[in-house]
Formats: sequence, C-alpha cells, structure tokens
Amino acid sequence: MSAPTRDAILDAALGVFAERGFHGASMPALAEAAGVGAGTPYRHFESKEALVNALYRRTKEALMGALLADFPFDATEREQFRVFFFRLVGFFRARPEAFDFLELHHHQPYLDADNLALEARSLAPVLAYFERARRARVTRAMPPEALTAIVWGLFASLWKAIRLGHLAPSDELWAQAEACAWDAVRRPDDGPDPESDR
Amino acid sequence: MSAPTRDAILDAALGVFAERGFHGASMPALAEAAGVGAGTPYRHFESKEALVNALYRRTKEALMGALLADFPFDATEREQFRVFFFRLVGFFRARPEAFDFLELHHHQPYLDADNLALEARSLAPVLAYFERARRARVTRAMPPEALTAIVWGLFASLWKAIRLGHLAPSDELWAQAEACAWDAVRRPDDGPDPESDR
Amino acid sequence: MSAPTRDAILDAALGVFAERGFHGASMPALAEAAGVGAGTPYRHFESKEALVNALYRRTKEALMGALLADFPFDATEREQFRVFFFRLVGFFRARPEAFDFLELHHHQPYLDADNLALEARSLAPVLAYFERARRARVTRAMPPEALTAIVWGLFASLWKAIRLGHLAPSDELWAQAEACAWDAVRRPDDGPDPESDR
Amino acid sequence: MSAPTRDAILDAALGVFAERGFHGASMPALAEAAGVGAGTPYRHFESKEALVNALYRRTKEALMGALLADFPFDATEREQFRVFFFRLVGFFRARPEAFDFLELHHHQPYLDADNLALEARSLAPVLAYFERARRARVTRAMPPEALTAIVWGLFASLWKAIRLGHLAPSDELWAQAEACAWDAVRRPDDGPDPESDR
DNA sequence: CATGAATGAGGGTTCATTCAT
DNA sequence: TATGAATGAACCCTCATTCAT
Repeated sequence: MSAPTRDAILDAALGVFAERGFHGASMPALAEAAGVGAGTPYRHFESKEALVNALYRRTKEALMGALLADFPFDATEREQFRVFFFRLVGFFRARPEAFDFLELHHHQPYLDADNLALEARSLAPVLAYFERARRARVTRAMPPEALTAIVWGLFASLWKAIRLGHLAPSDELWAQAEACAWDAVRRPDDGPDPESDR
Repeated sequence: MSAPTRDAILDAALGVFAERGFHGASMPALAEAAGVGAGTPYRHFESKEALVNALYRRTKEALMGALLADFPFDATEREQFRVFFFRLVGFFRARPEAFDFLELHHHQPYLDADNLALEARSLAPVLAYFERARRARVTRAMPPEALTAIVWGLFASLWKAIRLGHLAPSDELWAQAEACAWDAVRRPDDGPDPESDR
Repeated sequence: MSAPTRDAILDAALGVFAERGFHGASMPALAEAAGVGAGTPYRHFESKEALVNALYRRTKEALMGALLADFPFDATEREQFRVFFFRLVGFFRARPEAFDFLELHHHQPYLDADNLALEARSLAPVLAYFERARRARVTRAMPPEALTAIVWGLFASLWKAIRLGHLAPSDELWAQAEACAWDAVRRPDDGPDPESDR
Repeated sequence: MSAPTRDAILDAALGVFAERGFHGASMPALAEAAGVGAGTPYRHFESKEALVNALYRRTKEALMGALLADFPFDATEREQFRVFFFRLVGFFRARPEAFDFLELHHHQPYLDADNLALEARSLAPVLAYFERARRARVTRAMPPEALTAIVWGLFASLWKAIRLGHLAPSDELWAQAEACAWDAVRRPDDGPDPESDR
C-alpha cells in the first residue's frame, strides 16, 4: 500500500470535498482528481465515509499541530491570544482548501467516534486557556465554550468574506481583526486597551 | 398551482435541506416529507435547483423582513445595533431550521443570479449602517464588510455551538454575546462605553 | 405498484436465475429480459436478495399447490405415490425453468426465514405420507426424510438428464421411472409387485 | 511453476467454489485462502474459467480413479453395483467439498470441451455396466442413461440431505440406501432378490 | 392539478486481471 | 517466480425527472 498514492488521494479529496461537499463529490471524480483509477481509493480506504474521516483527522491534526507547536504557554494571556490568532491566519493562508473542508464538514453526522474524540481533544487546550484567563479576570465571565465559539466564528466569517472576494486581505486587516477579537472576549470594564499586556 | 401545496413543499424542503444538505436530500424524500406525490414538486418548481433557489429566496426575504421591519433608524448607533442583534436572535429562535439552511447553502454554486443579487441587496443596509457608524466615529475604522462579517460570524458561531449542545442558550448568554459583538466593532479608544450594558 | 410489471420481472427472473445462477445473473440483464428499465425492479423488490426470495416463494408455492390440490388422501399409499409422482412430472413439464431455478437455489444461504419456513411446510405432507406408509408396513423402515430425498433425487436426476439431452423423455420413460421410484421405497420382502394396490 | 503452489491454489479453490459457487467466489478471496498473492493464481491458470476447468478435471478424475481402481469386473452385477455404490459413499465421505463442487458445477456453461469429453468418458463404464446388466436381464429394461441418472440422483439427494442436517449419516443408512438403489434398478419381476441384504 | 410507476444516468463499490518490482 | 498495488469495467442500487392516468 504505497503511501504516496494514499496521500495523493487525500490531497485531491481535500479539494474536491471542499468545493462540492461530501454528498456533492463523487468518488470517480475524486479518483480522477487524484490521478488514479476509479477503484484505487478503495484499496486505501474502506469507503467514502472512511476516506472523509481519515482526511478530517489528517487536516485537524495538522491544524492543531501548527497552532500548538512550541506554544508560549508562559506568555501573558494577551500574548498567547495574539500568537494563537495569527497562527490560525497563517495556517489557512498556507492551505486555503483546508479551511473550507473543515468548515463544510464541521460536526457532520458521518464523523466517526475517533474524530469526535479528536474534536474534543483539540478544543480542550483552547477551553483551558479561556478558563484560566477568566479566573485571572482577563476575559469576560462567560463560558469558555462561548468565548471559543466567538473567536473562531469571528475569524471564520472574515476568512469566508475574503475567499468570496468581499474583502481584501491584508496584514493590517488581520491585525485589526485580532484586536476586534480580543476586544470581544476581554473584560470590558478596565478602560481603554492600550494594546498593553495589562 | 395551489399556493398551499407550494408552501407545504417549501416548508418541508427547509427541514430536509437543513438536515441533510442539498446533495444529501432526495426529491422523493422531500415530497414525502411534504405529504405530496413524488412528481408534485415538479409542478411548482422546474428542478431541484429551482426549488432550493426559491426556498433560499423565501427564507432570506423572511429574515430581512424580520430584521428591518419598522427599524429604528433614528435611534443611536448603539441602540440600532442592539435591536438588530436581538432581532437576529429572535428570528432564528423561532425558526431554527432556517439558520442551518441559510448557513449550509450560503454561496453555493447552485444559487442563481437572483439570489446573488438578493444577497447583495440584503447586505446593503447593514453595510450602510457600518459606513455611517464609522463616519460617526462610533465603530472601528474597518471596512463595513469586515464589521458585518465579524458580527454575523460571532452570532452564527454561537448559534452553532448551542445547536450542537456545547452551550446552553439563555437570555443572559445572548445579552453577553451582544455586548461582545459590540465591543468587537466599536471604536476601542473612547473609554468605557457609556451606553454599554456592563 | 402495478402487478403486471412485478410479474414480468418475476417471470424474467425465473429464466435468468435458472440459466446463470444468483451471482451469475445481473440485475441490468434481468431488467432487460423483463423489458423494463434498470431501476424498475427496485420499485417492487428491496434488493436482489429480496427478489430471489419472492421468486422462490412464488415458485415453491405454485409447485406445492399443483402437487397437493385435491390430493386423494383416501386412496391407497401406492396410488397416492403415483399421483404425486406424475403431478411432479406434469408440473415441471409445464414450467421447465422452475425446475432449474428450484434446484439451483435449493437451500442456499440467501433464503430468508420465511422461505426456510415454507420449505419445512412444503416438506411436511410428504414426510407425513412416508410416516403413515411406514407404519402401514408399505414402505421401507427408513426415516421419512431419507425416502423423501430418494424419490426427489431420483426424479430430479432424470429430469436433468433429459434437459441435458442425455435422455429422451416419453410417457413410457416416466412410467418406468415411477415404478423404479416405488421399488426404491417400498417394502422389499413382499414378493413380486404385481403393480397392484395390494 | 512450482507444483505445490498450483496444488495449494486448487485445494483452496475447491473449498471456495464449493461454498460460494463460481460467480460468488472472488479470485482475491481464493488467493488468500490458498495463502498466495492476489496475482499468483494467474501464473498457473490463464483465467478464473481455466482454473475451474482444471479443478473440475482434477476432481472428476480423482473420483473416477477412486471408483474404478481395481474394479471387480468379474464379480456378479449385484456385487459390482454394491462395490460401486459404497466407493461413491467412501469417496465423498473423505472429501465432502468435492461433492458440493461437482454438483454445484454440474454441466455449467463455463466447462470447456476437454471437460465435456471427460464427462462422457467417465460415464462410459457405468453406461456399459448397465448395458451388460440389462442384456443379462438383471436390471430393468431402461436406457442405461436413465439407470445411471437414477442411481446418482438417489445417492446425491441423500448426500445433500445429510449435509443439510436433515438426516443423520450412518453405515446402516447407507446400507439401506444401497438396497433402495438396487431395488430401483433391478428387474422387478424376478421374485425376492436372492442376493439382497434384506 | 396531482399522482406515483417508470426511467436510466450516475453513484459507491467490487473484482478479474495486469505488471512493475 | 511470486507479489500486491493498481486498474477500470461492471456490479447493485439511488434518485432527479417524466408522463400516462
């Protein structure tokens, strides 16, 4: 079972699923995009579902790896937030299709138990961050799940607007967006944020 | 063409498309959900694509109608924002399936020109609001498209977290979320927001 | 669901399965033989397996009906045997494909519970006959299952030889065969059988 | 071409074809059962058809060899019959899968000319026996093909009933079956058979 | 107008066969 | 010689769509 072929299939699948969704993408089309025969994907994956699951896992793990590698857990909450946010931007800038794929398939019914567990495992450090930050009275007194959703949603929505051409990406835009995101989650009543680390 | 039958089909389609997506939903299943014969949808809509487009239009127009009916354009920017945000919450609370449907089918390739135009038309008043608010130095100096994306993304992401059971909905949560959203878009350097809910 | 279409499919299936076996017969080929579209069989039968099962049931019930209708249960054992045997011959002479189909699929793993029950129900009167005949000391002291197998096997093997052209069918041949079959199962030690009913 | 590998493939094929039939058995499954690579069977046999044909030939020749080796052609007809019948029982008792395989594939369309000739060659001595026995007025005045079919059918049907668990095998059962078979084919009007087992 | 049986192209998947190693 | 990854035709089945009723 040659790993290159398997990877070619996963690479092609990322694009095809991102563009047309799970049900809209056909296995023959996917195989053609990968440059292999119609039956070849089935030598590497038991079924279409198993293939999406493998792809989801690979993509999510790449994302989490990029976000958390050598993460500066000792930095201030504000700094950690900034690093996290810009890593998010950097990751998807390098792999635009990964964003569409992950968003398109977020929490869909065909994800297997492994992927649901991975989902939870991926979220954990972020939730822990917001838990700590709330106890440190740095962020709002809201459930960590809410703050996580807020930051991701803000980022994802901007990203989509850019991909659709409604918005021109720029370093400045992302810098502003990061500030917006921080303002959304930080404790509100501590006066103007001098962009300081508290 | 009896309008009741047409509406029954659209109502059923909303649920079916929201649950399974466009490609995942079959016309026979849709017809059965609507309580009509398998061929009946084709007496009201030329094709499956025409049906989603009609449904998208109906849903989007209902949303915009609910958001903008008797809108208090004379109120302060802060107040207008609040009204808008809570109307958003109220609309989808009444029709949860509409949220999934709109999100799932946002900018899909099968949407027709009319719907793309509707999309633009719907966005216009919101963009205009952020344009005015920026000139009034109430909101950040960012493109209106960015601020619009930020607010919608924040709202949508929270909504999804709730629907997935990751978060318990409550009036308090939404009040906090509205404050977050405002903090995300308001001008940061004007001290504590005198109108803020705190 | 029009019954004529359903019957056309079953009729065609009998020939196709008889000729090529279950796995050797393809649903498209079967549909074409029935003169219907490739998808039409699936409007009447859930799957290929469900189709064979329905066909098996129909065929077996037709056979049992033909064998047992107005059966002369009051006649002597010898006479009952003769009637049974010639009805067997007559039934398959009228529907040669039914023989191949039933033999080909005898007790195969895709038969469902209903058909296994039908199998048992069909065998029951024959077993009962041999039970009675043994107690009346008319037939050999062997298990009814063995005598049933012997008679059917003798008949079936001759039938196959005829279908393969190894043997020319004739009324005389079948009369002799019936005598052979009776001699195989009758009590051996009661002297020459004067073809009498004793 | 190592003969052991070839034999391993044939041995595995016997089991696989016997269990699932020709069309129901896949070459990869067969190769795995033989403990060889998926491509290896093709180094010994041109195709799946060539493989069944080789297997059929091997199996049939083994059967005929076992039946006819040192056959007591000088014994009485009755004794020859007995020997033949019990050799049949003995052969299949030693190789139960061979029975299913031969029966399953009896005269199927994929048998090649060689096998059809082999079929005829195998039958010849049996037909000759019945020819002689008829002229000696020992057996019924029926075509040898009919008597052959009768004996084989009787045996095969009992064998199937046993394999399906409808009947318990025993030496006594086979002794009775042999007597049945002889009674089926012997001349009826010559009084109690002086050589019969009773 | 509504129906639902029928259609057949196309979907996911298998498997007989090939061929580079 | 044996392997097993790769192939692609063909399988079973679904479903968007049509049309006779």
